[in-house]
Amino acid sequence: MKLEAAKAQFIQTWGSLATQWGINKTMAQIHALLLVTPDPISQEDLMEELSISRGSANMNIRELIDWGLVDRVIIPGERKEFFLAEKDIWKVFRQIVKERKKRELEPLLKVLQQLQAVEGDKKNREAKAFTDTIENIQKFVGQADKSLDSLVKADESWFWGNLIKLIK
Amino acid sequence: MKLEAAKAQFIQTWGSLATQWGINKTMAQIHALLLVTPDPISQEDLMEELSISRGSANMNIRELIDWGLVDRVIIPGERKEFFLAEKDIWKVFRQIVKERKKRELEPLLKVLQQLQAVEGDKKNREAKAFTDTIENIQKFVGQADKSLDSLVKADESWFWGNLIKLIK
DNA sequence: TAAATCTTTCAATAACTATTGAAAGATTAG
DNA sequence: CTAATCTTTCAATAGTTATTGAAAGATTTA
Repeated sequence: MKLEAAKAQFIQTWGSLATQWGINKTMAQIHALLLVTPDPISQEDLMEELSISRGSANMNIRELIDWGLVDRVIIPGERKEFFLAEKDIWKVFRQIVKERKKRELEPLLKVLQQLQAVEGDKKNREAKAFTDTIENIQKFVGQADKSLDSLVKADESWFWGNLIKLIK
Repeated sequence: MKLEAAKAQFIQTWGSLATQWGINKTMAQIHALLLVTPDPISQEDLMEELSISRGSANMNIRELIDWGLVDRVIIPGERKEFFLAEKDIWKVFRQIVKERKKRELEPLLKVLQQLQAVEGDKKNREAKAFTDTIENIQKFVGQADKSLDSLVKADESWFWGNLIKLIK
């Protein structure tokens, strides 16, 4: 397989994967291209290589920077900005976990806490089922939140090493 | 907070959470309602409670059954079908992990393997960066795949217990 | 300061995804 | 067998999300 074809397939695979996870396809494709390119790329070049518009490129690059997955890079002598992705997948993963945790898990925990305050007629079958399920979910999410917190701080080889021991 | 209001908020929260994860909102809302309801519910009642059409209800219930999160239940003496959700969140989580692993991780692994076969001019900076990143991702995904395999088989209290030890 | 170059915005539009509901298909009861 | 009840399908439609590109805004250079 030729390099260009392989790149194209990777970009397309990464994009459709992202779609299934509620992530903008173009954003993922820009990320994919940056992941497999050693040097910083300009917005102009990203637009060209992925056949996307100026607006879309700008917006999605910004989003990637927001997520902490891509950095702006200044190249001496160049007027325009260049972009470079973090290549270490463990770091990428940690960063995504960190962001999703902050954006989703923590707000969810707050809602679940509020929902515990439902007027509890303990004899009511309906009310009991509700509070039971919410409590169950709350414990689960709380536990996951704590665990992911540690994961975010963890070193890769250490993490996998121990995880393998744990689950074997 | 009244039970009905709490239910409504849970259903709405679950639905918008799902949207962020590339999951159909209505499907998640049906799931949410079934999660907090102790007894099986008919399609008619789901339609009523969530204000959704016959077609949508039918399709999304089927999808939930496909995912292994909801069961069809026959109630003696009743003509129509009823539906019941698995309430144990650990089981729900395991089932989702199992399905997504099968649907997404495994196909991704296959693609990554193919991409390793890129024509490798080792002196070419571009080619080197590509194969390095792909290899990196492949190792990561392979490791995750194995780990999730074990998670799917794991018992909840055992899993959390050990995980806590691991990450402390 | 003015011109050139680059970045950002945003309203219009396109692309995609989900929902509806009527009709056809099944199944059960009598 | 026929009617009644329940389930599934699917083309039309609505709703949502993403993209475009021209124009405005910034920044740098000379």
